[in-house]
This record gives sequence, C-alpha cells and structure tokens, in this order.
Amino acid sequence: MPARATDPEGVAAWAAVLRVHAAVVPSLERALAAIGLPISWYDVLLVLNAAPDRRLRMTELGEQATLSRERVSRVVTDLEGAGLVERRPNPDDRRSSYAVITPEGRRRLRAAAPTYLRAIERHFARHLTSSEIETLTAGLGRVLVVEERRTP
Amino acid sequence: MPARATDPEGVAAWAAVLRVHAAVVPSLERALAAIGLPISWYDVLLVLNAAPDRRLRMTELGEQATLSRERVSRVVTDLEGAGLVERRPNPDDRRSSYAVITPEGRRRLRAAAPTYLRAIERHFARHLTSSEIETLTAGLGRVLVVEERRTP
DNA sequence: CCTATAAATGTGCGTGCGCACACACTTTCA
DNA sequence: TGAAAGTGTGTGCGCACGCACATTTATAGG
Repeated sequence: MPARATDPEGVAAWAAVLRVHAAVVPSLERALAAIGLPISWYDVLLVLNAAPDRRLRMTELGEQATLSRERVSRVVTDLEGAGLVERRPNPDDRRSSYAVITPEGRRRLRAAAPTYLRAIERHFARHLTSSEIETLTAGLGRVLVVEERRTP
Repeated sequence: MPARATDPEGVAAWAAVLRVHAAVVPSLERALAAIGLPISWYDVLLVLNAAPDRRLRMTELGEQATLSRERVSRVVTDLEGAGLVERRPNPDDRRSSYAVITPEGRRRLRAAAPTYLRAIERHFARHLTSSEIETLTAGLGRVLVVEERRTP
C-alpha cells in the first residue's frame, strides 16, 4: 500500500500560510517604512541586539534572522553606511568578521520597536485567540526544527 | 490607559510564520523545478483550472492566486508562450481579457499535482497533527478575511 | 451627446534577492 | 612542513516583483 495519502487539509493549511504571508508582510513593511527603517534592517538589528556581546558573525546572523547569508552581507554594508552597525575583525578567525550594533543602532531599534510590535498586533495577532497563537507557534515550531536545515 | 499591550506571544507566532515560509517555500520550489514547472505557473494553472469555465480575468487571477496583478500579466504571457494558457477577448468588456487554461495546460497541471502535493505533505503537513492543521487553517483564514483587502 | 472620472491591463524601471563563483584563511592529512 | 580539502565572506549577474505611469475602454454627470 502507498506510504500515505496526500490530504487536502494540509494543503489548505499551507495555502493559508502563503496567503497570510503575502497579505501581512506588505502591511508591516509600510508600517516600518513610515519610520524610515526597512524590515530587513529591523530584523538584523533585533537579532544583533539580542546576541551575546551584541555581535554576531555573518553566517550566524543569516541563520537567526530571516535572511540569506548573502543578503546579510549586503544589509550589513548598508547598515554600516547608516552608522547603525560596525564590522569588527575576528581575532580568532581572520576569515570572518563580527557585525556589532552601535549605540545609534540600538536607539533606532528601540524607537522602531513599538511601531513594529503594534503593527504585528494589528495586522496579525489581533485576529487570533491566545489558544490559537499557542497552537500555531508550537506546530510551526515543530515544522522548523526539521525543515530549517534542509539544503539538498 | 493604552488600548492594548503588545503581547510577545503574538510576535512569536508571527516569527514562526515568517520562518516556516522562508524554510518551506524553497523546498517546494525545488520539488517543482525538478519537473520543470515554476511555482507561479502551478499557482496560476491551479486557480484557472478550478475557475468557472476554466477562465478568469487578470484581476480575478491576481486575487485568487498568490500573485500581484502585474506579476499575473507577465506570468500569463509566459504561459501563453508555453501553450498552457490562452488569452481570449472579453466580449462584455473590451478592456479586459480572459486567461483560459488549454488542454495541454491541464495535462501539465495534472502531471505536476502529485509532486506538489507530496512536497507539501513532506515538508509541511507531515509535522502537524490534524487538530493543529484545523486550528491553523481556521485562525489564519480569519486573519485573511480582514487583512487581504487592505491596500492603504 | 460630450466630457470627466473610474476601471482593467500592460510595461519601463528600480530594487530585493539568490545562485555561482572568487578570494582569503583555516584545518586536515601524509 | 606542504599541499589539499574545507569554511567564512563578499560580489557579478540574472530573475522576480512591485511602483508608477500610459493606454484603452466603460461609466457617470451635466
């Protein structure tokens, strides 16, 4: 017998994820654009700020943010130009360099956070019960554990 | 008093959606690329095939597929070149034209469907219980009703 | 009936983003 | 020690995609 039938309900759930992503992301982008901060910048600053010593190597940054490794490299260059992040050489491995968030970067992040959080609340979380949010986080988290590191 | 505190759990749920999207979409793209069918093509063919008379105007196609109106226009042009879709004039409104799926388009769609469904099962639905899938579809569906038509 | 506004579509252009590849350095192994 | 293989990063190139605009046709208002 076949391994398992492809169930239409799983497809509907995936379609919902796709459509929610397509609908909500532009709303959040506009909310952050209003304060002059691209969403990729916010993402990088957020991860850096939460990292030990507020610094991370490029690869680690790519893993923790929702950005590819190549994209990280370019975004960090832009952030450097804006004075929100600095590149520092890594004394233990001269191939790599650290990205460090600057005080100015932290201020911009703190200034943007309320807007961003409020946008997520208004355009996404507001429509869900806390029970749904719990289920969703747990379920999708389980998907991530398996799928996040599959590059074949 | 403030309207409502921004809850961190909602943010975590949104982060999960972002990361699952970022992790799963490339997997599905590779699965479909193996049979020579871009995911945007599949999306358009699927929606067209399910539409009344198997045809739709460009705007409707953009609404039902996960594609912008402009992108639809270009994808349909490509699909026309491949013989999978035809443009037909709309006799009732000469501004618009219909996109109609061809028999060849239906064959390609039917040939691709099992691969696509199996990929969704393997990379996404497999990791969720049917109860989670139900909750997820219902909750995200509610988000869509409100957010899908917010262009400001 | 004629004009002003709205709607449906297509397209030039700029940007985001990933794939390959190149480069520098590190680690492994004989 | 001296290659050879592996790892971390940056970048040229091409495609996807949305914005803004142009074009054509429909509709509303006088």
